[in-house]
This record gives sequence, structure tokens and C-alpha cells, in this order.
Amino acid sequence: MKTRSQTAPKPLKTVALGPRPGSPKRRPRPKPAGKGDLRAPKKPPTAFFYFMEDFRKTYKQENPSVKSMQEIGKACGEKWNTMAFEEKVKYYDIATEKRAEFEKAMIEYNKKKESGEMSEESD
DNA sequence: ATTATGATTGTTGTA
DNA sequence: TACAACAATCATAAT
Repeated sequence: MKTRSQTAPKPLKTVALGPRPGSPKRRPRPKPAGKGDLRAPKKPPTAFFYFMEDFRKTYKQENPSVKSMQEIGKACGEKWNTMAFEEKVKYYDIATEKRAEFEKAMIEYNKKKESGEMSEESD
């Protein structure tokens, strides 16, 4: 089975990967306190995030002194850009599968919503 | 105690 | 085509 890098072949493009034009402060995330749509499937992490999961472990092992994620984030980005495409494909595959699952979950979520989630809140 | 912020790239939706 | 917003993480600052 070969790597099904469907979306992998071209990680480039999109908008300038460098300094994005006009990047104002990202709006603060809504407080999780409101248990509104906890059942709504959230966007799956991207390949980069999966890579970060592994990277964090390694990074912490070699740099137990590091504290915040910011340094790790930079290190991740730098490493990611230097990573070989073949190694990236591995993460792209995971992300791709997760996206498919996410879409499926979204469909079921919509169905459930129409089913009776609106009038009766089980649980 | 609780919440927002900081940085990183990828994916997606909208105009 | 191009931009805006959001995904996880977690120490830190602020209230």
C-alpha cells in the first residue's frame, strides 16, 4: 500500500507561508463554559499539529528546561519547513483520514440534530 | 480560580 | 485568487 498522499504533493501555495498580510489579533476563542455544542465535531488538527505532537515529546526530552509552547512552536515550524517531503506525507495521511472522519461525523451530527437533538437534550 | 494570550502551519469557507 | 478564522498545546499574565 503506497502512501495515499492525496493532498500531500503540494504543501506549498495557499497564501504566503511567511508573514501573512494583516494578521490582526485572532479573535479570542469562545469560552468552553457554555455547553452549547459540545457534541458538534470540531475541526480536526492539521498535519502540522500531528507532527507537533511527536515533536513536543522529543523536544521536551532534549529540552526539559523549556516551558512555553511558543519556543516549541517556532522550533516545530522551522523543523517542519526543513523536513523532507516523504516524512511530511506521513502526517498528511493522518490528517487526511481525520478529515474524512470529521466529515462523516459532521453528517451524523447534522442528522442527530434533525432527529431530536433540538427538542430533547438527552444526557 | 478562571480566561485570554503568545507562536507555529494547515485546512476550509467566503467574497 | 486572496483573506479570515480556527484547530492543539501549555506556561504565563491578568482579573
